[in-house]
Amino acid sequence: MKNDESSSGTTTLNQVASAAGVSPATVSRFLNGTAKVSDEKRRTIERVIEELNYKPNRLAQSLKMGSTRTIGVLTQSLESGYFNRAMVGIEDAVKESGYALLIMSGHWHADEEAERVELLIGRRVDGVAILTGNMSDRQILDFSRRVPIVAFGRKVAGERVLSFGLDNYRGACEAVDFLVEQGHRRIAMITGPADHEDARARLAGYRDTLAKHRIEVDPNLTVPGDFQESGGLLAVNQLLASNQRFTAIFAGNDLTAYGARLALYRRSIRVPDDISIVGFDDLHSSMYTTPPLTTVRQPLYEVGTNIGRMMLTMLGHGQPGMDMPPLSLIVRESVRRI
Amino acid sequence: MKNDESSSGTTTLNQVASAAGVSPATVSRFLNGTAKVSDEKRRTIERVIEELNYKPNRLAQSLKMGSTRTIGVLTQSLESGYFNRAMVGIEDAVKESGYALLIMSGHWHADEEAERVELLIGRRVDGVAILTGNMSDRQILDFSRRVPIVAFGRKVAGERVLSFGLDNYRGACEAVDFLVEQGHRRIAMITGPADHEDARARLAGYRDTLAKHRIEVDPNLTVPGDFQESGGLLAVNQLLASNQRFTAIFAGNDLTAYGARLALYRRSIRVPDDISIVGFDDLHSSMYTTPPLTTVRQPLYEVGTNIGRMMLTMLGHGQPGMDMPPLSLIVRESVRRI
DNA sequence: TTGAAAGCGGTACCAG
DNA sequence: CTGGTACCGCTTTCAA
Repeated sequence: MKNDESSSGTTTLNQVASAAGVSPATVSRFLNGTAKVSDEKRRTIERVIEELNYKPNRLAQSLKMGSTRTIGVLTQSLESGYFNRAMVGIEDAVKESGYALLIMSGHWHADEEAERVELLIGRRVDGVAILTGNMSDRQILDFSRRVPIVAFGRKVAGERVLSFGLDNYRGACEAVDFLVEQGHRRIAMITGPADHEDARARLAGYRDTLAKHRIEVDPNLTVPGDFQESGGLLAVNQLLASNQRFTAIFAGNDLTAYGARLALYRRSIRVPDDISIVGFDDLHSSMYTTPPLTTVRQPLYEVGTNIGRMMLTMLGHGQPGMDMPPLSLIVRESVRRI
Repeated sequence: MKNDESSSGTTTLNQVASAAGVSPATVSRFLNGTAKVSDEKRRTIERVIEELNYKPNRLAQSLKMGSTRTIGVLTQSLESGYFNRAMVGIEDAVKESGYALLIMSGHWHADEEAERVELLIGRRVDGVAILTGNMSDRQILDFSRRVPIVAFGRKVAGERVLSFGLDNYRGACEAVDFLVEQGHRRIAMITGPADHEDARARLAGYRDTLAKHRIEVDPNLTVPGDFQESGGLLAVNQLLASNQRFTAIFAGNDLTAYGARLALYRRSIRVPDDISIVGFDDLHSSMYTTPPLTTVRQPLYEVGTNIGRMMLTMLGHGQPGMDMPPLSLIVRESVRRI
């Protein structure tokens, strides 16, 4: 017996068809507007669909059409204010077109990242968006032969890979320029991980800008951080312990700045009265720290929408072209003129 | 011609089968260990799979087996430190079993939430996890007839709905108890949205605890917030403008506390020297505010792992039973004894 | 305009 | 142990 009539929970298109006395093809055509359907049949079909509360099975559709209308996102952590802002952007950009996001985290570990991308491909996502991470460009290029990719925070070129980054170097220059303009000359920098592209660019911007202003780059004033609060805290402790003289800190990112700020607080060193701080990223919470943090804003939401748009373009929707606001210094209250 | 031999990008099981000179059934059996396969065939199959770099199509599998091994998550925002912590927990709990998460955001809007759950079901997730939100229990109950649900932060009961919440009332009591122990009697409270269950429980805890200590509940000391930083800021301004006398603030949640703290900073009111603050949630960043925030810790990660486990149980894996640490007060440095 | 039928890529039942 | 085959739910020729 054809089990079309069984009361098996979900209704299928075939059930609708037989209940309406038409062929499945007709129902499909009605649903997708693929071809004209006589008013009469259209009406009965509509009614039956209503009665049976029929909802198409996207799985079957995907299998047949070869597209899941899903884009995979490889992020580094599900709870990073940094990446999540971009994800919101991606989602906003693609949901109109009926795409959903399948998100997986790589936790900054190349192997895990590759594994996750593999899972994403296994689930037949139509494309994958990669938010930085540690995989090699080679690996990404390889993956791109299996699925279209847009990668943020790196530069890989290929037939089916699009990528772009932000000018971290310039952002750092602006930050340090500002500090110098405010009269600071002994400026410490807490770096990010040495193997992190953005971290290196920011460090370079710091050095070059000091040089530009003919300020000696004192190696003792550059201390390593890890882009986490704890690293910022430790770095400042180290700076203080080694008895360096400085009036400002350029933190590799906002989290680092938070940690640094706490370290100063612990020693009753006031910000910005005694020491000024500038961060990098402009996380939402930087608006509410005490004092509100002066920082370099990364337009992460727009990064997301651009990733989304580029992806849609590769997938054959929408037209190319991206529009990214530049990095910009957001002046709040953590820097004092001296 | 059967297009099994075509060079169409991805390899199928049928291609593997014919290349190995066996039936698709055998390849399938080998892949899933469904039945014994002779060593000889097993070896050729292995080799062919390797050569052709075959990866099973999860879509086809899902269609056939009626399970996508995907669990849908309805969160409120992709960039909420609160919900994301729980999502990490869910992911950790289910990924071992091969489940992935399909995440959608409802933005605290009942209609949007329902729409998202509808999308989730359309994509045939095996179950959906609902993180609070504004839908009615009735709606959730209705959905649960179509898909197993576990809901956090509400109490719905049903054949295929599991739900649980945390004891916000007790948490609030602990917080206020602590404040009173530290000598505070004029304690202001910044509430959350009035229609928010947790917000109401926290308010009740505040009132009852004051009463318990025979402290008058001054209505002027209760000001509305919105669980956002801006609400906390405004609330404190209002409190200050109306010239109330108070020595401590119990903030509806950590974000509110951040805003409150900034408002005080703006007026050079010191924390905790002049005014003490306690928050609720214990977001990660509360460890690094200045001063570090004393707050009621919600074990959100564990909430996530429990959601994950409950879901797996409903789906027929793992055994029931949850284990949730209670809410607990984390004493840091934002409260002063007076 | 409409229906019959062939798959999309797997899984599992039925024989052998 | 192995092969043949029906079928999961939907889309799309091909003919009528």
